[in-house]
Amino acid sequence: MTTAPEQLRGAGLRVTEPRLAIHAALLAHPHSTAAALIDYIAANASAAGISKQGVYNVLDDLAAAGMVRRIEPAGSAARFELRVGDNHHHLVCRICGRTEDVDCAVGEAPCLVPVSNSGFVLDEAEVVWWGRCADCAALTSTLSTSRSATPVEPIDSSNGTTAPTQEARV
Amino acid sequence: MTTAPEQLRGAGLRVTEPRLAIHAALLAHPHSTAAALIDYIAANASAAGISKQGVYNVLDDLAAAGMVRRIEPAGSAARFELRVGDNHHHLVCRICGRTEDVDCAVGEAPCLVPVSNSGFVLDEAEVVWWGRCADCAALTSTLSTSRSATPVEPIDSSNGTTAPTQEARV
DNA sequence: ACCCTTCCTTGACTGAGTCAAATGAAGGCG
DNA sequence: CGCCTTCATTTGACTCAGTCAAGGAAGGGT
Repeated sequence: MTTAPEQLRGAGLRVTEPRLAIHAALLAHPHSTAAALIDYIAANASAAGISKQGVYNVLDDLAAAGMVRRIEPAGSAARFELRVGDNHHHLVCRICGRTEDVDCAVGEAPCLVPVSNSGFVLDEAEVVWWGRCADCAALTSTLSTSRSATPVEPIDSSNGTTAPTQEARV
Repeated sequence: MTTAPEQLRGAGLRVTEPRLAIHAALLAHPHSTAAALIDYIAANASAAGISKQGVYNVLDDLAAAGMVRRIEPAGSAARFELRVGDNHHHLVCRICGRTEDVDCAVGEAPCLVPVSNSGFVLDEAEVVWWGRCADCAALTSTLSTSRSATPVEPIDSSNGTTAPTQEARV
């Protein structure tokens, strides 16, 4: 695993404090939104004072350099993560927005191939599973599945999943 | 196939001109954004004068009644379609936003099951294939795959796909 | 035909993200 | 070591999609 400064230089980008701070913040809090990153960095002195625009610029740069992956679940602001290039997928909680990784058994993109592609030249297959996380399911077990229960902004860090081999029909 | 007024009444909703107009607009232009629907309806006299808020309300109501499905591809405003309950998926063009349906061979949701679900209670598997539509691929065949080429707002009506049986690895 | 409930309109507002111009720092070159 | 060019960042205004809240209009059961 190469270090963040090495990765930056390798991509022809300068090594700056905002970039390192955002990289570190994403390491600590995968699946954070841009707003959550701004808050987190403001609270952790090192590079406090970085501007909103700065965060967006850095995220764009890191994404363009392939160091960061941007995911945009419906109904949520964009989220960012450092796991890149392994074509994994996500579980998203409809209620609190918690996002967790699910490994891709094959590891090549696109790992799902539609039979009819209508002339599209495909470059990625994105899979999102929607549901309720364990906590929200426990809280709402007897209530409706309504998409609009008081949502929380979780800077969550839970992450681990297994790497199963699996076969599924689409 | 039941008619729109029947479906509305069946869902306990009143049959109003805005609802019928939006239903008709979606029939003519699947995968339209709310903004596109507003423009289209304003141009087609029947229910011209419907307000922006009215369109959002109607779309929410129809979605709650299960008459309309809302899809929210990353980087685009929400889109709406009348195909509902068949758990089909989508191809989306990164360049112009064109969206097309891909049938689901199994027809039950969720049709993809992650082996590790981290305690999530799942209710939907969403699959989106990203790429370039035939037109955009032709225009940009020698250029970069940049996500930000002058985007067009297509009120497109292309729709047809086949219904294959398919097996894919996730 | 009446009246109650549901629906629609108006207009202000929020939140996420973008644009553009000016300032500031990184790091290659002499 | 220090300059200078180029790349980064800040600032602040702005856009776009969508929401909120309150008042007025219309559907449809009686």
